[in-house]
Amino acid sequence: MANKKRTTLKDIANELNISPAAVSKAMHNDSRISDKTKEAVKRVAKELDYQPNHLASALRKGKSNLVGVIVPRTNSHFFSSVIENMESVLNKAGYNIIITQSNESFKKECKNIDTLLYTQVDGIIASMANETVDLSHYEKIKSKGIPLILFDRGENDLNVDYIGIDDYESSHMIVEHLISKGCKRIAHIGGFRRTRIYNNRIRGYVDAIHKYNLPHDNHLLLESSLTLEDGRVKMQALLKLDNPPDAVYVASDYAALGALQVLNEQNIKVPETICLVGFGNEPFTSFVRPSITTVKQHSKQIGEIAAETFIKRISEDNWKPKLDKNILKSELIIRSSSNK
Amino acid sequence: MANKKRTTLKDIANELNISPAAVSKAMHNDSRISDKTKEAVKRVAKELDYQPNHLASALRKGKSNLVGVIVPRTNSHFFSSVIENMESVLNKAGYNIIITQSNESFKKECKNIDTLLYTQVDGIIASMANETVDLSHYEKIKSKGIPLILFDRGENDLNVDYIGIDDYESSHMIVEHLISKGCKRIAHIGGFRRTRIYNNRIRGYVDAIHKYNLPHDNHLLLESSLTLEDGRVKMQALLKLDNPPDAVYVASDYAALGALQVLNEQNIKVPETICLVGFGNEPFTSFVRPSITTVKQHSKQIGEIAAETFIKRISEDNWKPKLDKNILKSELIIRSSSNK
DNA sequence: TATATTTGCTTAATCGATTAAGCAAATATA
DNA sequence: TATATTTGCTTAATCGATTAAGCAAATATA
Repeated sequence: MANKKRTTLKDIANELNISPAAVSKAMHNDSRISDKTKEAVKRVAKELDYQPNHLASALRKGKSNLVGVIVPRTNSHFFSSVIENMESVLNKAGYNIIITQSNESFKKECKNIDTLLYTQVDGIIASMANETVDLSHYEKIKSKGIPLILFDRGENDLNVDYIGIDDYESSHMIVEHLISKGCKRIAHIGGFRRTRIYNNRIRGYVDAIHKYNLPHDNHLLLESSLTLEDGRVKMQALLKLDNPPDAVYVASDYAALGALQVLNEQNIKVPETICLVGFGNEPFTSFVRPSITTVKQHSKQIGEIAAETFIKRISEDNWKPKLDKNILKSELIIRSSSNK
Repeated sequence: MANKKRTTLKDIANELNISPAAVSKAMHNDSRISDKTKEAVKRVAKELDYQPNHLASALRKGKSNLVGVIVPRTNSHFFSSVIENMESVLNKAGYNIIITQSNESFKKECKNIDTLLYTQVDGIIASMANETVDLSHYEKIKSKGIPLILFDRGENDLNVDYIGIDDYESSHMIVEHLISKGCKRIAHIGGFRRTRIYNNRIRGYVDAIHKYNLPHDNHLLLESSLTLEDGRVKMQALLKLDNPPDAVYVASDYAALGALQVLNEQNIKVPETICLVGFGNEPFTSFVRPSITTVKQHSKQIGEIAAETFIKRISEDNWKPKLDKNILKSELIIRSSSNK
């Protein structure tokens, strides 16, 4: 089966003996085209199975109606849910999305940005890879003059719209919860400080520890890549301390799961001996044994607000320097792993 | 910051007092352009931060170098891994991918196909939604004359290239494994028969049961949406039977997890009282207690072969009626839930 | 030295859809 | 009835990149 020649506006125009311009206007319900012509055009368009050529109209209009999305990975419930809700809002406004994943790699992230810009997206909504420190690729998006919106993994220095939860406050909430359960030596397996959200979680943890006059022991604060595997490694390190913690707050559910595996393997009672708290409310936190206390990040709102912010920016005639920083309140989901 | 005017070939041409055609050729290293001009063009292109306009070149060349991907959902390890490996192969061949998810909805899947065709992708690689029965949207892709490749969730009727595992044989393998563990009443929580892979798994299960002269009890074979929640419901139904099974083979890991939850809640020993087997090797199967025996689907190969098949099809001058049906052998991962 | 070939470009058309400008016919208003 | 306005189209240019065709100058070959 050879490639069928696709139907163009010109084909419809020839069929009806009118100009392609009239056909274009009829398809868009221009008020200067008669109802009779509109009907005829739409009838013939259907007959010939006309599909508009997006490339041509995007090129002419200078607008692709595509929004690029970059996430560290799609196989996390949080990102998948953000995308789903974002897409729903954008679809209603006539935009389609292109999803790309960086796999937490800086190089891949740069490549994704290039691909999206090359595809002429009208804007980019992104969450940064763990590895990303150099921001020049993001500056490139800004210099193109198209909206850039960051969520969850953002960067203050970039000066763009941002949607995320209050990580500093979330850490406070967790530490207070653990104190209320009688914990006295609270450890934190955090992410790398260079990533803003992890830095905020670490700051929140440290400040809360001080606020409630708990021992501030440097051995209790570890920086991690937050993979399941590294969660195991860091938990093992904590257990080897002369004076191990009675509670561990892990900055990601995956690493918390690794920590839980180690605790289970070593027959350490959770929560009786050590309380465990994760972050992100990944589905598995509710079905492992014991179920893991964690923080819900409101992925629905984050996705929706990100989409709405994009729409707002794209509709503005002149780029306003005022930015939105949407900091949502998170929610602590208390489960067995800290409920003693 | 107003939208900066983007640099075009014409800008470079004006700068060097040559024609845009010469610039275009220089950028593509045409042999009929002198090295001196090529160097000058590339220098100026860099100076002016030239980025080719994909829309224009794609429109002119009638080729977008984009491949559309449709998956039921991205937040499953299987699909995410298939995409990752597919992308890696396609990137090397100069293609970029656009990921869309149907969320198992037929309507959303149709919309995704429209979006991808509208974006002028050069081909589509898809795995069908559970809901999909009507195939007219897929026929639409075929009628455009662009390659369509299905993986995992395919359809014989469509007559397109397909990559997946041998589901029929996998069921045999599972039943044989359970028999070797001494199981005598093996139940199957399967997917809907209308989906080919689930139909094959059911057929494999039924044939294996007959082959080994096990009791063929209609109550032991259930059709399910295979969500975690429905896995719970179906497991509860099986436990209410007068003569409950001593092994349950579930056609998806998520539903198997729901089944496991019910078994744990009712203090039924797994594997001692009832053996459990899932399908798909989702990461959580290894870290729940007990860990779940499951089937590995070789997502890496599926992704790579799908990409290579696309490249093969797109490079063919004339569309050949001969199709590739790649049926890979699956692998049984034996874990605690069936290892008595 | 005369002709053929190669080199290095330019010109002009094209991919489809859109839109500013404009024109004739139909209709409305004075 | 004479002029103004509206209606319903057409014409032609445009968005950038690409490419077939072609031409003049440079170089190779007889």
